[in-house]
Amino acid sequence: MAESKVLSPKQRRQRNREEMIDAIVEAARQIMREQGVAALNLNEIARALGMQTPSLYEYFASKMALYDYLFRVGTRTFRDAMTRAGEGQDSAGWDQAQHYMTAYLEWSIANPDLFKLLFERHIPGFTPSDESMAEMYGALDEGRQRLEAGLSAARLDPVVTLEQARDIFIALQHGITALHLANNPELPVGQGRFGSLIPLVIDMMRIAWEKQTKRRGS
Amino acid sequence: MAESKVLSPKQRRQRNREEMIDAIVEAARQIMREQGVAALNLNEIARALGMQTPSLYEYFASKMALYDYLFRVGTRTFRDAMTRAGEGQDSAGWDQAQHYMTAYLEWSIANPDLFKLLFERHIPGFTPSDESMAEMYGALDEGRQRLEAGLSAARLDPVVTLEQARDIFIALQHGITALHLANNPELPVGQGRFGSLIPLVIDMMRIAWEKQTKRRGS
DNA sequence: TTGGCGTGCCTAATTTAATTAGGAGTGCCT
DNA sequence: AGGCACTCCTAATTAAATTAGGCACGCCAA
Repeated sequence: MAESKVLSPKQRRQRNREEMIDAIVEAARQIMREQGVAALNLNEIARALGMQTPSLYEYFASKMALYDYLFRVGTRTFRDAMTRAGEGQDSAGWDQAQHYMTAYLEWSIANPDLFKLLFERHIPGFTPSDESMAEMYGALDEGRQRLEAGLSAARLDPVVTLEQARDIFIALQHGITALHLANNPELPVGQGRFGSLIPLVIDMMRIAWEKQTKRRGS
Repeated sequence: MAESKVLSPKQRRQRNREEMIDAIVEAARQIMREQGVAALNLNEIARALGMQTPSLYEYFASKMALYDYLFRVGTRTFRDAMTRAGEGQDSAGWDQAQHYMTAYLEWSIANPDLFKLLFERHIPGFTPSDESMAEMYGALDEGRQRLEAGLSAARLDPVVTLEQARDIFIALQHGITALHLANNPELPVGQGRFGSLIPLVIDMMRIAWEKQTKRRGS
Protein backbone atom coordinates (compact mmCIF):
# COMPACT_ATOMS: atom_id res chain seq x y z
CA MET A 1 0.00 0.00 0.00
CA ALA A 2 2.58 2.50 1.09
CA GLU A 3 4.58 1.98 -2.07
CA SER A 4 5.96 5.24 -3.32
CA LYS A 5 7.89 5.60 -6.52
CA VAL A 6 11.15 6.30 -4.81
CA LEU A 7 12.83 3.91 -2.49
CA SER A 8 13.22 4.61 1.16
CA PRO A 9 16.75 5.32 2.27
CA LYS A 10 16.88 1.96 3.88
CA GLN A 11 15.76 0.26 0.71
CA ARG A 12 18.24 2.22 -1.32
CA ARG A 13 21.03 1.12 0.95
CA GLN A 14 19.83 -2.42 0.77
CA ARG A 15 19.70 -2.28 -2.99
CA ASN A 16 23.18 -0.81 -3.26
CA ARG A 17 24.48 -3.52 -1.04
CA GLU A 18 22.92 -6.21 -3.13
CA GLU A 19 24.27 -4.72 -6.31
CA MET A 20 27.71 -4.58 -4.79
CA ILE A 21 27.51 -8.23 -3.77
CA ASP A 22 26.37 -9.17 -7.24
CA ALA A 23 29.26 -7.26 -8.74
CA ILE A 24 31.73 -9.01 -6.47
CA VAL A 25 30.27 -12.38 -7.36
CA GLU A 26 30.44 -11.59 -11.05
CA ALA A 27 34.04 -10.46 -10.84
CA ALA A 28 34.92 -13.54 -8.82
CA ARG A 29 33.30 -15.89 -11.31
CA GLN A 30 35.06 -14.17 -14.17
CA ILE A 31 38.41 -14.77 -12.51
CA MET A 32 37.53 -18.37 -11.69
CA ARG A 33 36.56 -19.02 -15.29
CA GLU A 34 39.70 -17.42 -16.65
CA GLN A 35 42.27 -18.71 -14.20
CA GLY A 36 40.75 -21.66 -12.45
CA VAL A 37 38.53 -22.00 -9.44
CA ALA A 38 41.36 -22.04 -6.96
CA ALA A 39 43.01 -18.93 -8.37
CA LEU A 40 40.46 -16.58 -6.87
CA ASN A 41 42.14 -13.50 -5.60
CA LEU A 42 40.72 -10.64 -3.58
CA ASN A 43 43.17 -8.09 -4.92
CA GLU A 44 42.07 -8.79 -8.43
CA ILE A 45 38.41 -8.61 -7.54
CA ALA A 46 38.98 -5.27 -5.87
CA ARG A 47 40.90 -3.98 -8.86
CA ALA A 48 38.12 -5.04 -11.21
CA LEU A 49 35.66 -3.07 -9.10
CA GLY A 50 37.89 -0.06 -8.58
CA MET A 51 38.10 -0.57 -4.84
CA GLN A 52 40.76 -1.25 -2.29
CA THR A 53 41.04 -4.86 -1.21
CA PRO A 54 40.06 -4.46 2.43
CA SER A 55 36.79 -2.84 1.40
CA LEU A 56 35.59 -6.21 0.23
CA TYR A 57 35.44 -7.23 3.85
CA GLU A 58 32.35 -5.05 4.18
CA TYR A 59 30.56 -7.67 2.13
CA PHE A 60 32.26 -10.94 2.90
CA ALA A 61 33.92 -11.83 6.16
CA SER A 62 36.68 -13.73 4.36
CA LYS A 63 37.64 -15.31 1.10
CA MET A 64 36.17 -18.56 2.33
CA ALA A 65 32.89 -16.81 3.04
CA LEU A 66 32.89 -15.66 -0.56
CA TYR A 67 33.52 -19.21 -1.73
CA ASP A 68 30.70 -20.34 0.47
CA TYR A 69 28.37 -17.74 -1.00
CA LEU A 70 29.39 -18.84 -4.50
CA PHE A 71 28.78 -22.44 -3.48
CA ARG A 72 25.29 -21.50 -2.43
CA VAL A 73 24.63 -19.51 -5.60
CA GLY A 74 25.81 -22.55 -7.51
CA THR A 75 23.57 -24.90 -5.58
CA ARG A 76 20.55 -22.74 -6.30
CA THR A 77 21.11 -22.22 -9.98
CA PHE A 78 21.84 -25.91 -10.29
CA ARG A 79 18.69 -26.92 -8.49
CA ASP A 80 16.64 -24.46 -10.52
CA ALA A 81 18.07 -25.74 -13.77
CA MET A 82 17.33 -29.33 -12.85
CA THR A 83 13.84 -28.47 -11.65
CA ARG A 84 13.17 -26.70 -14.90
CA ALA A 85 14.44 -29.73 -16.78
CA GLY A 86 12.01 -31.89 -14.85
CA GLU A 87 9.09 -29.61 -15.58
CA GLY A 88 9.93 -28.76 -19.14
CA GLN A 89 8.36 -31.91 -20.49
CA ASP A 90 6.00 -34.60 -19.39
CA SER A 91 7.64 -37.62 -20.94
CA ALA A 92 8.62 -40.36 -18.55
CA GLY A 93 11.14 -43.15 -18.55
CA TRP A 94 14.18 -43.04 -20.76
CA ASP A 95 13.27 -39.87 -22.60
CA GLN A 96 13.01 -38.14 -19.29
CA ALA A 97 16.33 -39.57 -18.17
CA GLN A 98 18.02 -38.37 -21.33
CA HIS A 99 16.50 -34.95 -20.92
CA TYR A 100 17.78 -34.90 -17.39
CA MET A 101 21.34 -35.88 -18.24
CA THR A 102 21.38 -33.34 -21.04
CA ALA A 103 20.25 -30.60 -18.70
CA TYR A 104 23.03 -31.54 -16.30
CA LEU A 105 25.68 -31.29 -18.97
CA GLU A 106 24.16 -28.08 -20.30
CA TRP A 107 24.25 -26.43 -16.91
CA SER A 108 27.83 -27.54 -16.39
CA ILE A 109 28.96 -26.15 -19.74
CA ALA A 110 27.25 -22.85 -18.99
CA ASN A 111 28.67 -22.70 -15.45
CA PRO A 112 32.00 -24.50 -15.47
CA ASP A 113 33.27 -22.49 -12.54
CA LEU A 114 30.31 -23.49 -10.40
CA PHE A 115 30.53 -27.10 -11.56
CA LYS A 116 34.07 -27.29 -10.34
CA LEU A 117 33.26 -25.57 -7.09
CA LEU A 118 30.29 -27.82 -6.36
CA PHE A 119 31.35 -31.18 -7.72
CA GLU A 120 35.13 -31.25 -7.92
CA ARG A 121 36.05 -29.46 -4.74
CA HIS A 122 39.78 -28.84 -4.43
CA ILE A 123 39.99 -25.42 -2.90
CA PRO A 124 42.59 -25.54 -0.16
CA GLY A 125 40.91 -24.98 3.14
CA PHE A 126 37.43 -24.53 1.75
CA THR A 127 34.66 -26.63 3.21
CA PRO A 128 31.13 -25.47 2.60
CA SER A 129 29.36 -24.32 5.73
CA ASP A 130 26.78 -26.61 7.27
CA GLU A 131 23.94 -24.50 5.90
CA SER A 132 25.39 -24.61 2.41
CA MET A 133 25.89 -28.33 2.61
CA ALA A 134 22.33 -28.77 3.80
CA GLU A 135 21.10 -26.84 0.80
CA MET A 136 23.30 -28.92 -1.45
CA TYR A 137 21.99 -32.15 0.00
CA GLY A 138 18.47 -30.87 -0.54
CA ALA A 139 19.20 -30.19 -4.18
CA LEU A 140 20.86 -33.56 -4.65
CA ASP A 141 17.92 -35.26 -3.01
CA GLU A 142 15.46 -33.59 -5.32
CA GLY A 143 17.52 -34.70 -8.25
CA ARG A 144 17.77 -38.21 -6.92
CA GLN A 145 14.01 -38.41 -6.55
CA ARG A 146 13.38 -37.09 -10.01
CA LEU A 147 15.87 -39.53 -11.41
CA GLU A 148 14.42 -42.48 -9.53
CA ALA A 149 10.97 -41.55 -10.70
CA GLY A 150 12.18 -41.57 -14.28
CA LEU A 151 13.96 -44.89 -13.89
CA SER A 152 11.00 -46.45 -12.16
CA ALA A 153 8.86 -45.51 -15.11
CA ALA A 154 11.34 -47.36 -17.27
CA ARG A 155 10.51 -50.64 -15.53
CA LEU A 156 13.95 -52.11 -15.03
CA ASP A 157 14.88 -55.71 -15.39
CA PRO A 158 15.98 -56.90 -11.95
CA VAL A 159 19.58 -57.33 -13.11
CA VAL A 160 20.00 -54.03 -11.27
CA THR A 161 18.19 -52.50 -8.37
CA LEU A 162 16.77 -49.03 -8.69
CA GLU A 163 19.56 -47.68 -6.49
CA GLN A 164 22.25 -49.33 -8.57
CA ALA A 165 20.75 -48.06 -11.81
CA ARG A 166 20.56 -44.60 -10.30
CA ASP A 167 24.18 -44.63 -9.19
CA ILE A 168 25.43 -45.92 -12.53
CA PHE A 169 23.44 -43.18 -14.20
CA ILE A 170 25.04 -40.62 -11.88
CA ALA A 171 28.52 -41.97 -12.53
CA LEU A 172 27.96 -41.78 -16.28
CA GLN A 173 26.60 -38.28 -15.96
CA HIS A 174 29.52 -37.09 -13.91
CA GLY A 175 32.09 -38.86 -16.06
CA ILE A 176 30.74 -37.52 -19.31
CA THR A 177 30.47 -34.02 -17.92
CA ALA A 178 33.89 -33.91 -16.31
CA LEU A 179 35.53 -35.30 -19.43
CA HIS A 180 33.61 -32.97 -21.70
CA LEU A 181 34.71 -29.98 -19.64
CA ALA A 182 38.29 -31.23 -19.69
CA ASN A 183 38.38 -31.95 -23.41
CA ASN A 184 35.93 -29.68 -25.20
CA PRO A 185 34.71 -27.07 -22.74
CA GLU A 186 33.82 -24.72 -25.57
CA LEU A 187 31.52 -27.14 -27.41
CA PRO A 188 27.78 -27.32 -26.66
CA VAL A 189 25.84 -30.39 -25.63
CA GLY A 190 25.73 -32.93 -28.42
CA GLN A 191 29.16 -32.12 -29.76
CA GLY A 192 32.66 -33.21 -28.88
CA ARG A 193 34.22 -36.50 -27.95
CA PHE A 194 32.16 -36.88 -24.76
CA GLY A 195 29.38 -34.35 -25.20
CA SER A 196 27.95 -36.40 -28.05
CA LEU A 197 27.62 -39.63 -26.10
CA ILE A 198 24.43 -38.98 -24.16
CA PRO A 199 21.95 -40.60 -26.57
CA LEU A 200 24.24 -43.59 -26.82
CA VAL A 201 24.53 -44.17 -23.11
CA ILE A 202 20.80 -43.80 -22.67
CA ASP A 203 20.31 -46.43 -25.35
CA MET A 204 22.89 -48.58 -23.67
CA MET A 205 21.07 -48.48 -20.36
CA ARG A 206 17.74 -49.03 -22.02
CA ILE A 207 18.89 -52.08 -23.93
CA ALA A 208 20.75 -53.58 -20.99
CA TRP A 209 18.06 -53.01 -18.42
CA GLU A 210 14.74 -53.18 -20.17
CA LYS A 211 12.40 -55.78 -18.79
CA GLN A 212 12.17 -58.75 -21.06
CA THR A 213 13.49 -62.26 -21.27
CA LYS A 214 16.87 -62.71 -19.66
CA ARG A 215 19.56 -62.87 -22.25
CA ARG A 216 22.45 -64.30 -20.41
CA GLY A 217 23.23 -66.05 -17.16
CA SER A 218 26.17 -64.84 -15.19
CA MET B 1 84.20 -54.48 -13.67
CA ALA B 2 85.61 -51.77 -11.49
CA GLU B 3 82.88 -52.25 -8.90
CA SER B 4 84.20 -51.78 -5.41
CA LYS B 5 82.12 -52.26 -2.30
CA VAL B 6 82.05 -48.61 -1.38
CA LEU B 7 80.57 -45.95 -3.51
CA SER B 8 82.64 -43.33 -5.16
CA PRO B 9 82.21 -39.85 -3.77
CA LYS B 10 80.27 -38.89 -6.84
CA GLN B 11 77.94 -41.83 -6.42
CA ARG B 12 77.48 -41.08 -2.78
CA ARG B 13 76.49 -37.55 -3.58
CA GLN B 14 74.15 -38.74 -6.26
CA ARG B 15 72.55 -41.17 -3.89
CA ASN B 16 72.10 -38.58 -1.19
CA ARG B 17 70.49 -36.28 -3.66
CA GLU B 18 68.06 -38.93 -4.79
CA GLU B 19 67.17 -39.79 -1.22
CA MET B 20 66.55 -36.15 -0.50
CA ILE B 21 64.29 -35.83 -3.51
CA ASP B 22 62.40 -38.94 -2.48
CA ALA B 23 61.97 -37.56 1.00
CA ILE B 24 60.63 -34.28 -0.35
CA VAL B 25 58.21 -36.12 -2.59
CA GLU B 26 57.02 -38.28 0.28
CA ALA B 27 56.49 -35.30 2.55
CA ALA B 28 54.67 -33.47 -0.24
CA ARG B 29 52.37 -36.39 -0.93
CA GLN B 30 51.62 -36.75 2.76
CA ILE B 31 50.52 -33.14 2.91
CA MET B 32 48.47 -33.46 -0.25
CA ARG B 33 46.70 -36.49 1.10
CA GLU B 34 45.97 -34.85 4.42
CA GLN B 35 45.04 -31.37 3.31
CA GLY B 36 44.21 -31.56 -0.35
CA VAL B 37 46.30 -31.40 -3.48
CA ALA B 38 46.22 -27.63 -3.71
CA ALA B 39 47.29 -27.14 -0.10
CA LEU B 40 50.88 -28.08 -0.75
CA ASN B 41 53.18 -25.84 1.18
CA LEU B 42 56.94 -25.56 1.06
CA ASN B 43 57.28 -24.40 4.63
CA GLU B 44 55.55 -27.47 5.87
CA ILE B 45 57.64 -29.77 3.71
CA ALA B 46 60.78 -28.12 5.03
CA ARG B 47 59.59 -28.45 8.60
CA ALA B 48 58.83 -32.13 8.09
CA LEU B 49 62.38 -32.64 6.87
CA GLY B 50 64.03 -30.44 9.47
CA MET B 51 65.32 -27.95 6.91
CA GLN B 52 64.85 -24.33 6.14
CA THR B 53 62.43 -23.58 3.35
CA PRO B 54 64.85 -22.04 0.86
CA SER B 55 66.99 -25.16 0.99
CA LEU B 56 64.32 -26.98 -0.94
CA TYR B 57 65.29 -24.87 -3.92
CA GLU B 58 68.42 -26.96 -4.20
CA TYR B 59 66.19 -29.75 -5.40
CA PHE B 60 63.29 -28.08 -7.14
CA ALA B 61 63.41 -24.77 -8.93
CA SER B 62 59.96 -23.84 -7.70
CA LYS B 63 56.79 -25.19 -6.22
CA MET B 64 55.46 -25.71 -9.72
CA ALA B 65 58.53 -27.74 -10.60
CA LEU B 66 57.73 -29.95 -7.65
CA TYR B 67 54.16 -30.34 -8.86
CA ASP B 68 55.52 -31.19 -12.25
CA TYR B 69 57.81 -33.82 -10.79
CA LEU B 70 54.90 -35.28 -8.85
CA PHE B 71 52.85 -35.26 -12.01
CA ARG B 72 55.52 -37.27 -13.71
CA VAL B 73 55.85 -39.69 -10.82
CA GLY B 74 52.11 -40.10 -11.01
CA THR B 75 52.14 -40.73 -14.72
CA ARG B 76 54.74 -43.43 -14.33
CA THR B 77 53.19 -45.30 -11.45
CA PHE B 78 49.87 -45.07 -13.24
CA ARG B 79 51.26 -46.43 -16.47
CA ASP B 80 53.06 -49.19 -14.63
CA ALA B 81 49.94 -50.17 -12.74
CA MET B 82 47.92 -50.33 -15.92
CA THR B 83 50.59 -52.25 -17.73
CA ARG B 84 50.74 -54.75 -14.94
CA ALA B 85 46.97 -55.06 -15.06
CA GLY B 86 47.21 -55.83 -18.77
CA GLU B 87 49.84 -58.48 -18.24
CA GLY B 88 48.47 -60.01 -15.10
CA GLN B 89 46.00 -62.19 -16.97
CA ASP B 90 45.42 -63.47 -20.41
CA SER B 91 41.67 -63.29 -20.60
CA ALA B 92 40.28 -61.14 -23.35
CA GLY B 93 37.06 -59.29 -23.96
CA TRP B 94 34.83 -58.29 -21.07
CA ASP B 95 36.82 -60.02 -18.37
CA GLN B 96 39.83 -58.08 -19.47
CA ALA B 97 37.84 -54.87 -19.51
CA GLN B 98 36.60 -55.48 -16.01
CA HIS B 99 40.08 -56.27 -14.82
CA TYR B 100 41.25 -53.05 -16.38
CA MET B 101 38.59 -50.86 -14.79
CA THR B 102 39.23 -52.49 -11.45
CA ALA B 103 42.94 -51.78 -11.71
CA TYR B 104 42.18 -48.15 -12.50
CA LEU B 105 40.00 -47.75 -9.44
CA GLU B 106 42.50 -49.64 -7.30
CA TRP B 107 45.34 -47.38 -8.32
CA SER B 108 43.21 -44.31 -7.66
CA ILE B 109 42.26 -45.49 -4.19
CA ALA B 110 45.89 -46.20 -3.39
CA ASN B 111 47.07 -42.87 -4.81
CA PRO B 112 44.25 -40.39 -4.37
CA ASP B 113 46.68 -37.48 -4.33
CA LEU B 114 48.14 -38.45 -7.68
CA PHE B 115 44.71 -39.17 -9.12
CA LYS B 116 43.63 -35.65 -8.34
CA LEU B 117 46.82 -34.16 -9.64
CA LEU B 118 46.68 -36.10 -12.90
CA PHE B 119 43.00 -36.28 -13.68
CA GLU B 120 41.25 -33.46 -11.84
CA ARG B 121 43.77 -30.70 -12.27
CA HIS B 122 42.80 -27.56 -10.35
CA ILE B 123 46.07 -26.30 -9.01
CA PRO B 124 46.18 -22.57 -9.54
CA GLY B 125 48.87 -21.77 -12.04
CA PHE B 126 50.04 -25.33 -12.51
CA THR B 127 50.24 -26.64 -16.04
CA PRO B 128 52.36 -29.72 -16.59
CA SER B 129 55.47 -29.09 -18.64
CA ASP B 130 55.49 -30.22 -22.24
CA GLU B 131 57.69 -33.20 -21.41
CA SER B 132 55.35 -34.27 -18.62
CA MET B 133 52.35 -33.90 -20.85
CA ALA B 134 54.04 -35.94 -23.54
CA GLU B 135 54.65 -38.69 -21.05
CA MET B 136 51.05 -38.50 -19.93
CA TYR B 137 49.79 -38.74 -23.48
CA GLY B 138 51.99 -41.76 -23.99
CA ALA B 139 50.52 -43.45 -20.94
CA LEU B 140 46.98 -42.59 -21.98
CA ASP B 141 47.65 -43.92 -25.44
CA GLU B 142 48.91 -47.21 -24.12
CA GLY B 143 45.79 -47.49 -22.02
CA ARG B 144 43.61 -46.61 -24.95
CA GLN B 145 45.17 -49.31 -27.06
CA ARG B 146 44.86 -51.92 -24.39
CA LEU B 147 41.25 -50.94 -23.87
CA GLU B 148 40.45 -51.03 -27.56
CA ALA B 149 42.07 -54.41 -27.86
CA GLY B 150 39.85 -55.70 -25.08
CA LEU B 151 36.72 -54.23 -26.57
CA SER B 152 37.55 -55.51 -30.02
CA ALA B 153 37.82 -58.98 -28.60
CA ALA B 154 34.31 -58.50 -27.27
CA ARG B 155 32.91 -58.19 -30.79
CA LEU B 156 30.58 -55.25 -30.43
CA ASP B 157 27.23 -54.90 -32.00
CA PRO B 158 27.44 -51.94 -34.40
CA VAL B 159 25.07 -49.88 -32.25
CA VAL B 160 28.30 -48.25 -31.13
CA THR B 161 31.62 -47.78 -32.83
CA LEU B 162 34.76 -48.94 -31.12
CA GLU B 163 35.66 -45.34 -30.33
CA GLN B 164 32.29 -44.62 -28.80
CA ALA B 165 32.39 -47.77 -26.71
CA ARG B 166 35.87 -46.83 -25.58
CA ASP B 167 34.83 -43.32 -24.56
CA ILE B 168 31.75 -44.51 -22.73
CA PHE B 169 33.94 -46.98 -20.90
CA ILE B 170 36.34 -44.18 -19.99
CA ALA B 171 33.52 -41.94 -18.80
CA LEU B 172 32.16 -44.71 -16.61
CA GLN B 173 35.60 -45.44 -15.26
CA HIS B 174 36.27 -41.83 -14.42
CA GLY B 175 32.80 -41.24 -13.00
CA ILE B 176 32.87 -44.29 -10.75
CA THR B 177 36.37 -43.49 -9.54
CA ALA B 178 35.77 -39.81 -8.87
CA LEU B 179 32.54 -40.56 -7.03
CA HIS B 180 34.09 -43.39 -5.06
CA LEU B 181 36.92 -41.11 -3.94
CA ALA B 182 34.42 -38.41 -3.02
CA ASN B 183 32.08 -40.72 -1.13
CA ASN B 184 34.03 -43.66 0.28
CA PRO B 185 37.73 -42.95 -0.19
CA GLU B 186 38.61 -45.33 2.63
CA LEU B 187 36.83 -48.36 1.16
CA PRO B 188 38.60 -50.80 -1.17
CA VAL B 189 37.50 -51.79 -4.65
CA GLY B 190 34.27 -53.73 -4.55
CA GLN B 191 32.84 -51.86 -1.62
CA GLY B 192 30.93 -48.63 -1.20
CA ARG B 193 28.17 -46.97 -3.11
CA PHE B 194 30.23 -46.58 -6.28
CA GLY B 195 33.14 -48.91 -5.74
CA SER B 196 30.82 -51.90 -5.91
CA LEU B 197 29.35 -51.06 -9.31
CA ILE B 198 32.10 -52.30 -11.61
CA PRO B 199 30.76 -55.80 -12.29
CA LEU B 200 27.36 -54.30 -12.92
CA VAL B 201 28.53 -51.76 -15.46
CA ILE B 202 30.59 -54.38 -17.27
CA ASP B 203 27.49 -56.54 -17.45
CA MET B 204 25.52 -53.57 -18.65
CA MET B 205 27.90 -52.92 -21.49
CA ARG B 206 28.10 -56.58 -22.38
CA ILE B 207 24.34 -56.98 -22.56
CA ALA B 208 23.79 -53.76 -24.44
CA TRP B 209 26.56 -54.22 -26.95
CA GLU B 210 26.99 -57.92 -27.50
CA LYS B 211 26.58 -58.99 -31.09
CA GLN B 212 23.28 -60.71 -31.62
CA THR B 213 19.85 -59.94 -33.03
CA LYS B 214 18.89 -56.30 -32.75
CA ARG B 215 16.49 -55.82 -29.92
CA ARG B 216 15.00 -52.47 -30.60
CA GLY B 217 14.89 -49.85 -33.33
CA SER B 218 15.63 -46.29 -32.39
C1' DT C 1 18.58 20.80 14.07
C1' DT C 2 21.91 18.36 16.06
C1' DG C 3 24.54 14.54 18.15
C1' DG C 4 25.20 9.80 17.61
C1' DC C 5 25.47 5.80 15.03
C1' DG C 6 25.72 2.66 11.06
C1' DT C 7 27.61 2.11 6.66
C1' DG C 8 31.08 2.13 3.28
C1' DC C 9 35.37 3.22 2.14
C1' DC C 10 40.26 4.18 2.90
C1' DT C 11 45.36 3.75 4.48
C1' DA C 12 48.63 1.38 7.26
C1' DA C 13 50.17 -2.72 9.53
C1' DT C 14 50.56 -7.75 10.27
C1' DT C 15 51.08 -12.47 8.84
C1' DT C 16 52.05 -16.23 5.89
C1' DA C 17 54.07 -18.19 1.76
C1' DA C 18 57.04 -18.24 -2.32
C1' DT C 19 61.08 -16.81 -3.95
C1' DT C 20 65.78 -14.47 -4.46
C1' DA C 21 70.37 -12.91 -2.78
C1' DG C 22 74.30 -13.83 -0.79
C1' DG C 23 77.36 -16.26 2.23
C1' DA C 24 79.67 -20.13 4.83
C1' DG C 25 81.30 -25.05 5.33
C1' DT C 26 82.74 -29.28 3.30
C1' DG C 27 85.04 -32.19 0.48
C1' DC C 28 86.83 -33.37 -4.11
C1' DC C 29 90.11 -32.76 -7.74
C1' DT C 30 93.89 -30.61 -10.11
C1' DA D 1 96.97 -25.06 -2.20
C1' DG D 2 93.43 -23.16 -4.79
C1' DG D 3 89.29 -23.55 -6.90
C1' DC D 4 84.91 -25.33 -7.49
C1' DA D 5 80.62 -27.79 -6.79
C1' DC D 6 77.29 -28.84 -3.55
C1' DT D 7 74.35 -28.11 0.30
C1' DC D 8 72.66 -25.63 3.65
C1' DC D 9 71.76 -21.27 6.05
C1' DT D 10 70.07 -16.31 7.19
C1' DA D 11 68.17 -12.14 5.50
C1' DA D 12 65.58 -9.80 2.10
C1' DT D 13 61.59 -9.15 -1.15
C1' DT D 14 57.02 -9.77 -2.93
C1' DA D 15 52.27 -10.99 -2.98
C1' DA D 16 48.03 -12.13 -0.75
C1' DA D 17 44.76 -12.40 3.18
C1' DT D 18 43.44 -10.20 6.95
C1' DT D 19 43.09 -6.76 10.93
C1' DA D 20 43.18 -2.06 13.01
C1' DG D 21 41.78 2.25 13.02
C1' DG D 22 40.12 6.49 10.95
C1' DC D 23 37.17 9.61 7.99
C1' DA D 24 32.84 11.02 5.75
C1' DC D 25 28.18 10.78 4.85
C1' DG D 26 23.47 10.42 5.72
C1' DC D 27 19.75 8.94 8.64
C1' DC D 28 17.04 9.38 12.72
C1' DA D 29 15.51 10.24 17.29
C1' DA D 30 15.37 13.70 20.86
